[in-house]
Amino acid sequence: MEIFYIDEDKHYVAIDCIIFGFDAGELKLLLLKRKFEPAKGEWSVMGGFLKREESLDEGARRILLQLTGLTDIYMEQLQSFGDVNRDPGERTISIAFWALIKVNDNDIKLAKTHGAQWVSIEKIPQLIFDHNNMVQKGLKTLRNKIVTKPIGFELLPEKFTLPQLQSLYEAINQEQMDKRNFRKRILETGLLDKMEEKEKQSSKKGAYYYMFNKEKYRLFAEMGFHFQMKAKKDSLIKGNCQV
Amino acid sequence: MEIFYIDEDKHYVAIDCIIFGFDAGELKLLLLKRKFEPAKGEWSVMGGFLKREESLDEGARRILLQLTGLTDIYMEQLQSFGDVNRDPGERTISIAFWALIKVNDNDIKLAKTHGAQWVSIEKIPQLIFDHNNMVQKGLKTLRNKIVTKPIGFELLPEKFTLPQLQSLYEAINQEQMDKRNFRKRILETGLLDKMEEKEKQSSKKGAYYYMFNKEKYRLFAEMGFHFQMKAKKDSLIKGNCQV
DNA sequence: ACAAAAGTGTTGTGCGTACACCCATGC
DNA sequence: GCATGGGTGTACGCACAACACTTTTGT
Repeated sequence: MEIFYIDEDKHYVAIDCIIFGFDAGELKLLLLKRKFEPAKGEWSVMGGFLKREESLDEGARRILLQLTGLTDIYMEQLQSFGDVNRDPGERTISIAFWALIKVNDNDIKLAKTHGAQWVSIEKIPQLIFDHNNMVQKGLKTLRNKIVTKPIGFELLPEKFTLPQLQSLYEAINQEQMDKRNFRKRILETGLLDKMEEKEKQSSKKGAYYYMFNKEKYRLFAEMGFHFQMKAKKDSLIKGNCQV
Repeated sequence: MEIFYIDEDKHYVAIDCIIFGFDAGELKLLLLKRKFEPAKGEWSVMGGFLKREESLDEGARRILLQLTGLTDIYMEQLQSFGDVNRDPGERTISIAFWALIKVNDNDIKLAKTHGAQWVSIEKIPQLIFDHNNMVQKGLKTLRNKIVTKPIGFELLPEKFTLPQLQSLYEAINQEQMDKRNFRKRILETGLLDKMEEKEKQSSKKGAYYYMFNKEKYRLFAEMGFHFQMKAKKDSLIKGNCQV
């Protein structure tokens, strides 16, 4: 090989992952302190360089695995970022991905060894390079996506309650919804199977657990879906998310 | 420079442009025959290699300029394609863009010198590499985008008639719409200014020209917009687009 | 005079939002 | 027994789809 394009420039290609999680009623981002120069010690999203023998998706999965130890992560390509001076070290093109993980899945043991932390999206610090842009874009994409694909479940444990699910939607959209309307509409999709068991930590009465129905889920993921609700009258959540 | 990442792999990065146009009631794609190896002589979208000193957007604009001679083109990043063997010549990552052109703008003189041709999206040939995938994805993105941003105008000449505009929407979505509903809804956006002049080629009666209102356009482009209509009862356009 | 395309209003209904009270339990 | 969060049904309004006839003018 190596015969066709010898006169063309070659570039470093990085992969950066915007990793979302949901915990304690808040949408969070997995951030870490960069461990090499340039910008060592500053906050960033997880990233790495693309290797010669891996595809973009494979690269992203490798990086997610390194950080979380998880192999089965919902992940999509976000966008490429390629301003000439975006990385002060050297000209590097970054292909950003976004991913959704279940925070409690394994407590992200590896994340700790990497010095990673979950940070509420309402308190994102200054990040290196153009990572704040990436996060912004990722958030926007997540908000759009959740309307047409029932991906909320990727952020929740296998069993969850309706109040939890609603608070997830509220956290993502930064607005409150009407309880009755939310329950009615989400249930009539047929996407949820009610369990007999109740969750009793967060209330005396207890809320029924639900699981999502995998066949319906797959169906909607392919065929399309539409779940969008207006915010409750005059109630945007205070302190709008500032990335 | 050149001090930080010396152990990492470098890659060829290509930029490929899915260029849409609208003419004679059909949505078209600007395709050309590849002029160098590998795959010389086969159909492809317009592309080129990213240079060291240009950003992704700059690269895409350079390539669009080369092919069309136009500098002011509506353009967005689509997605990156990076399978290891997608280019049989050498491992190359492609960052795809999509663009909208007014076909009659200057008759795309340069396009001809490049051996480019407008091809109806219903008759896309076999393209090299993963270019058919790119086109597929571009089409999907265009269809989604036109719901939330009034970009249809980027495909039409400065002055256009309502029947033309409707046929554009129909060509993009491959479905027919109700004339009365279409006119009513598009007019009540305030996006269109009626001219006094009529277009008289395509009918005896003649249809009034309209221009789009640039302020409203900018407003919608930022603030958001929503224009979607169900297809006319039982009338998908025959011969669904096969990419 | 007729063919061919442009232009024009009204009605019904389904979806989505607003809204308030009872229930179960732990303390 | 009371405080806390979970669970439930209805009514109204609006946005959207359905639908058919008249107008203009070139030939």
